[in-house]
Amino acid sequence: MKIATFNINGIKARAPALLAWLRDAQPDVVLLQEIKSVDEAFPRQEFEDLGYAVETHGQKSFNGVAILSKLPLEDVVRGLPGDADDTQARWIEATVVGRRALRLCGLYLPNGNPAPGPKYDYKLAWMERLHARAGDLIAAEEPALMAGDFNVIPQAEDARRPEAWAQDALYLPQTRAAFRRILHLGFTDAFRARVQGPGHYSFWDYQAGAWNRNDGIRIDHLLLTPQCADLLVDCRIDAEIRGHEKPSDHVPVRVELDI
DNA sequence: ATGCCTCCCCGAGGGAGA
Repeated sequence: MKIATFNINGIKARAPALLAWLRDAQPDVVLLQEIKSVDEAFPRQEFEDLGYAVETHGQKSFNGVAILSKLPLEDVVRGLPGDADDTQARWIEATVVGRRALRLCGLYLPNGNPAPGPKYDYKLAWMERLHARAGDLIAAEEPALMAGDFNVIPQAEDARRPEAWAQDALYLPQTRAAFRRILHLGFTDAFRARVQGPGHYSFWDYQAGAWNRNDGIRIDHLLLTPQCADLLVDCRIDAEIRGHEKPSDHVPVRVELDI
């Protein structure tokens, strides 16, 4: 089963590029972030015509997550538990059943800039709630993954110019510590289980020719429970589509699981 | 670089992104 995460930066602007990538990469499941659309405005028919079931958790203008799946999606849950007052659409879960059941969690973790400040406080609080949900996934001892735009640069090797991010909410020590605290529950960073070393990125800013200079950062991740990591066959970043027409500023990251 | 683009809102130009 091929499972991808992709921050598309607006489903209305990105539908053609997303459809082209789906036809080429043939993923079974895609976890989408930043659909920037309410549920009713998501162009679901275009994806259903390609054989995908569509589940969305959108809001007006900002944020918004969705799941596309060639297999039926069961037990869909919208919203990260832990704060009834949080109205931002950043979390969706569902189960797909291959040879075994796999729980999928798609997430768009808050950016947090500027830090310090209320937006950074919200990011850290959201990561605390994520830690709680992640602990439940570990305790279940079943195949599950959390994937999406984490807005976390885990290590210096995950940025072309780490010094440029020293004061940024994506790379502050407290951010990276909160990310490691989740990993230490027992998750595997799928990409780092397969590929080591610098120079592998999933985001390049639209500004200042960042793509042409390969001035990127790796912030889109797939974290696997131990029972899911056992099934990991491959993980890759589809970087080349960043150079296509009207690209997102992020590219897909995908795993193949033996499930 | 408190911002070099691009998205969203809509029908101007501001908020947000990272």
